[in-house]
Amino acid sequence: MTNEQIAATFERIASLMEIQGEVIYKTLAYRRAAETLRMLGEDIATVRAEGRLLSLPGVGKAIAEKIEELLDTGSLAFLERLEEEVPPSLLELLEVPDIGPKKAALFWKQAGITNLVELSEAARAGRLRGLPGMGEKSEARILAGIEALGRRSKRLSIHTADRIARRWLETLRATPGVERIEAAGSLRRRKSTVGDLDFVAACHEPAALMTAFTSHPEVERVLGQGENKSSIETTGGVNIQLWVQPPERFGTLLQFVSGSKEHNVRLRELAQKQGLSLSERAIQKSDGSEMLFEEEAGVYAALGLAYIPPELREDRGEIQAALTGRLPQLVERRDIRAEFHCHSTFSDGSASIEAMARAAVQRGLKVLAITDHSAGLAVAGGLSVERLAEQRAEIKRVQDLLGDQILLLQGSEVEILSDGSLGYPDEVLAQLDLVIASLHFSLRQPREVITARLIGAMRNPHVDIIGHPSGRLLPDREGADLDWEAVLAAAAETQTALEIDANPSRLDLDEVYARRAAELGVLLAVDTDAHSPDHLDFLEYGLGVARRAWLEPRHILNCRGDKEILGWLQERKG
DNA sequence: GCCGTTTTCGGCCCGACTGTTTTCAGTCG
Repeated sequence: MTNEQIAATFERIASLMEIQGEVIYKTLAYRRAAETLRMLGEDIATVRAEGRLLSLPGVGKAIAEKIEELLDTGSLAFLERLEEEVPPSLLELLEVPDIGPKKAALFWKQAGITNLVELSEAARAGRLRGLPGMGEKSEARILAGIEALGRRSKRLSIHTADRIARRWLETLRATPGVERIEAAGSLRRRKSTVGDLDFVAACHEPAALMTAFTSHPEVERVLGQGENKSSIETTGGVNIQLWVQPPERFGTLLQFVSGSKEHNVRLRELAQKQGLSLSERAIQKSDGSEMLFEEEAGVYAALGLAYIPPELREDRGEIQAALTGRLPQLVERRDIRAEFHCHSTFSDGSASIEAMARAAVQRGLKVLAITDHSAGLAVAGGLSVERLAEQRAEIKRVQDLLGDQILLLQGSEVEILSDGSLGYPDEVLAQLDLVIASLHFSLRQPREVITARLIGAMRNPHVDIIGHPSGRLLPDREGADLDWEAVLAAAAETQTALEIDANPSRLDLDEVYARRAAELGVLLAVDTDAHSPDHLDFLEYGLGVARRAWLEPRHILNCRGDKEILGWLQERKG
């Protein structure tokens, strides 16, 4: 079983136990372990084989034994018993807003409802309103919630979420009394995909802002409206929540709504140990007096912590690091001096080499590699060897035009063909300044085959970077089923850089493997894979992944100067 | 079920909002 499968099993156990009415802390323990598995970056089977299970956060004796049983047998007697006691189809009910474990248990035990269809029928027939704690409004709310499931958008790409947020914030910012308003939540933490949007505002007249929010023309329905917090569903099926506090409490509010939930729980535990109580309104001392924070940084400082950038707030060790002064010096936009992956009209890009180069200069880049597709990818206009020569001439022309404003490299995004060979023969690759090797098709090959295909490319001495290593497409298409440990080990051994493709529909490597790669001494390249000048601005999303992976400039090839980069490439050519 | 610069046992974040309640439970983030 994979890490993800075991994590999903633990989530399932947690939810079933909750419905069963088990103490909440047991279920939390299973969820914590699931999160640990998802963020691991190495194969859980390896961790087990090396006897390190108990060293994982949130894994104790009971959960370690269950991991072992799952690895050994592929099943779990404990879960099978649980599923005999609690019908697993009840988990469907938890998808409905306003239905949690208590309601699910109520519907099951007192109305015999075990799945979503039965729930829907019961609500329509008015059979829910008689149950304890239920009334007509609750029944209607649940019916509306079931209908909303069909409308609900999938997780949004960060780019889409950004655009929606910007549009809304612009409107809301114009409301009288609004001093500050911005996006928080997972969008601010720069997660690769975003579920709901969360906005926070500093405002003296919250009522006016709340009205502006809930009466916005794009509102499909209002899910809740209070003094400090409202939430709506948009016509596009996206849920947005708006939180409001007066300006003097904006710091704690922004901190709280930025999350993650797990980070906040740790932070509040830390506050408690110091005799303080942290909430979205203030830090309260034991004598009842409040400390207010207009700025978020003050909250961390008051708890004795260095400022933790939002991208790190996932309860992955950042609070301990902040306590001991060991937070990473995260890579920033201004550290990036090179772009190694872009396309021009020579293949499937929409702009000329000159236009791309000028756009790169505008953005302050000092090195740009033009990496059009190679032969072997006909759909993307892959270049023949003859066209490659024409392209070299054009790159030289533009280089002469731009002089020392930028260093242009002739590269290629070379296809790794299904049999593992590359789109150009070695003598052609040898003439290029830089070679990215990428997978675009036959991604569903069995693990051993596709892993060998990728590692084979790394072993070619001309290949410098592996482009978008997994081939995933967000939000839906999963990447290749790679043996990541073998891939990362090969990258470390051959000193091949792995790309973090910044295109918001890729973001590949993901943050988990990017962090693991850096730990193993693998060099990362943050590239936009731009097919037009404005795509160069996707860089911010790639940096989001890099920062969430705790990367510093020293981990990233693009942070080096032109001479260093040329030196690195030269060295590789031997 | 996990965990320990107050603990190997006794803790485990905090508040807003809703709907059902006459003071609170459930859900959510």
